[in-house]
Amino acid sequence: MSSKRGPQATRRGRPRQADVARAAGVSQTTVSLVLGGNKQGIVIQEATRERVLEAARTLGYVPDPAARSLATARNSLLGVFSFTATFPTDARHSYHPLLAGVEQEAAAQGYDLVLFTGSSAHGPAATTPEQLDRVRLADGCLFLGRHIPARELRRLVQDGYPAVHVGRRDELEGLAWVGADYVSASADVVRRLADAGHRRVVLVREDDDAPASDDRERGFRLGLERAGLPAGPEAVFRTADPAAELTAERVRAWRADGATAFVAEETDTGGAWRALLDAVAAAGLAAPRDLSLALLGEPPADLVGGPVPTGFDVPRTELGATAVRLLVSVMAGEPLAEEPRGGEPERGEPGGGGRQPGPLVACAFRAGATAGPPPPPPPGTA
Amino acid sequence: MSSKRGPQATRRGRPRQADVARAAGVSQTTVSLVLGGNKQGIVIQEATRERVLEAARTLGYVPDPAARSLATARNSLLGVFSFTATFPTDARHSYHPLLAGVEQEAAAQGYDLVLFTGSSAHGPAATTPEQLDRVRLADGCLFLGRHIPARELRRLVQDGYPAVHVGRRDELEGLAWVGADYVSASADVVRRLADAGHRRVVLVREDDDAPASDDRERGFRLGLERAGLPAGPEAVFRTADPAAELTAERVRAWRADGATAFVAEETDTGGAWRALLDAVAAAGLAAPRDLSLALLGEPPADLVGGPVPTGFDVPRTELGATAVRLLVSVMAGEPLAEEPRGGEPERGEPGGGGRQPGPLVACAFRAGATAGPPPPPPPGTA
DNA sequence: CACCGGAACTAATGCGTATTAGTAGCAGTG
DNA sequence: CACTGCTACTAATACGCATTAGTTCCGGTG
Repeated sequence: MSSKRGPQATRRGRPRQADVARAAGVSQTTVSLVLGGNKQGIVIQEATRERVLEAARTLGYVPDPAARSLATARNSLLGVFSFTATFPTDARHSYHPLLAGVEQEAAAQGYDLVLFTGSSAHGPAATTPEQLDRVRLADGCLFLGRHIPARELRRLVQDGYPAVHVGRRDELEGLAWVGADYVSASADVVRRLADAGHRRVVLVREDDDAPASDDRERGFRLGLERAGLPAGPEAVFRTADPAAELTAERVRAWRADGATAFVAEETDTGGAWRALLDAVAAAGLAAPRDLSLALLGEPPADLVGGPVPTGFDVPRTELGATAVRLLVSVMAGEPLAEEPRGGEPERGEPGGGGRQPGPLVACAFRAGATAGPPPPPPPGTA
Repeated sequence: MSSKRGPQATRRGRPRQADVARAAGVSQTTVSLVLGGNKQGIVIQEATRERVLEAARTLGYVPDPAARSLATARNSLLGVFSFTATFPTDARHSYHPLLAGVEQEAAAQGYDLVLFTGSSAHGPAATTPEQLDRVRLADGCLFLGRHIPARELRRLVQDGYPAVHVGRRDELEGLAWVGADYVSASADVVRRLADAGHRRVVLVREDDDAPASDDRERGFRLGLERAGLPAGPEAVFRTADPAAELTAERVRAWRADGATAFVAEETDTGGAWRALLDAVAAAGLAAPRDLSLALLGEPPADLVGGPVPTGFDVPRTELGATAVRLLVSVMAGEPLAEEPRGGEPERGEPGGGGRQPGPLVACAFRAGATAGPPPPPPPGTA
């Protein structure tokens, strides 16, 4: 039966170009030329071409992606490496919208996605160099997460490996990134509060030095300054444990002090916002009647049912798509070039407006239902 | 500086075994032996081994999956192929937990994930053979989706490619699958209703022939039979448009007829359950006071805020993990063997109990708050 | 009519790894 | 001391495809 099968029983029955060639009475090269792109523009007679196509169809030939990628030195794979699990089980925060954008754009550009699961295996914060290196399997890779293993990542980048971080990341020289424009969006929220008549606004943030948090505070302060509102240190309440330290008394004290609007940053857990809501409720107050509340981002999943917080939406899907586009361009251009980086970090002078069209994606204001004009001064106040 | 770089500028900086070999002063073969499995049991001196490992670490070597796959036909990648988009934004609540399970288990087994989208650039429902064939890049693949391109998938399976479908899928001979045990879970819900005293139970289902729907009805009927309750055709209300056809009158008629408990199947939209709730409310009735309601699955996302429906939870996360385990075992065993299939489809004789431990994952009963004992017969009844 | 040039292919080679045949080097045998 | 049997490696090759050098076969030139 199987007379001249290869030396091994490796042949699963999947035909290869050599088989097609034999059937069509041509060489393997010709088959490759006909079935492959033939970008070299080599001329093939129509009759021969037909014979090859016919043979391929008959045998059910399908190219081996591994062999193809070996030969072309690219495999049409984009990596996604998350420093936490990509699909967190608690679903508190989710990369889902982001991935939707990544996936869509990747597909549009002709890439498939590889999810590197290394970080989810041994719990968080256990990214070994080996795991990160596995990433090189893909033509390029996206990185996600609040905190990154800078040392390992640096090597990758220095080797010229195309990497793009999702979220601002200036500390790593040479790493390209895309980010949401939290600065402008936060400043915008403050502006609207000021426009509504609020004269004193307080920001509640967690004690975490993630760039995303810092950007929000910067935008917050920027908004205050622009509106001519007090932006001293007391304008920001920073605490490691909002649930415990953000009490009803605290809220009352702020109000007595003239504050009528409160802003919380968004974090993985939504802790600041949650604590703010609780404290306000505990103080027997309600928004937007007695005071205004705003959230610099989106509420955690479990609070979605409640009233829509005033604040802004993070365009996660668009962010994902943008990240892919940047990555693709990094892969195309000189990976080590200095130009196509993350763009100017807009340090000292944020400029708020549409200064840098580059990797900063705008966040849309969300009117919501927790903010309005400040209440008339309570009776007991001067 | 870069003196003896390869003949081409192809070398992007990704080191290969030859580079490691040079650095360690050994042959490429030795590197392969040390870094690869070395299943041949060839002896390598500890010192040499160390040198190779050290060199590999220093250079940041990582095996090329394409080359490896070409040489061995495996590369530690598991595919996940969705016949819709891999990350449908709206279906997020059903896919996310599943993917979480897949990710976790894949990581535990040492596999990374490749996400393949069937619908990519060419619009939905356009799964071309080429797209499906790309899957061969991974060692094995999980398939998701209500409807599958049977013809293309069959070829893959017949070629001996390790594939596992998530969700029951008997129609494709030879295709392994894992599914939730809707039959047992549904029967269990009915049993509990019967135990609570209900003598007449009605199932509301949509007009869709998905296996998941059929299984629920089978379980429902099985539960009725076991409890000795009437299981005639009138026990099931099947309609293409529950919202329109499931009216308050209908509910009243059923009650007048002695029915005290109503069960709805879970679907993508939750249409049946929603319609049931609406009709009951429109009839001026309330559960569990006037009647009992149960949902064979989980409520749609927008109803999560309301009262918890009595019913069962689909262990999606576990389902994902189980699917991965099955896939890994399929990959390990003879892919063409007849044994490690999806297990007996438990056709004709469902057996409800713990008959087949194989690929059927149990659903946990959820007490909820919409069911209880039947009310005392209303005054106007005989 | 020796030679050029283009058309239409084919032979040969490389991609990076795994694996299968070796092959030096050396301690023991008989 | 020629030979066996290890040990510890290395050379060579296969995998399936893309690509780069040919090669063959003409129909024209000068």
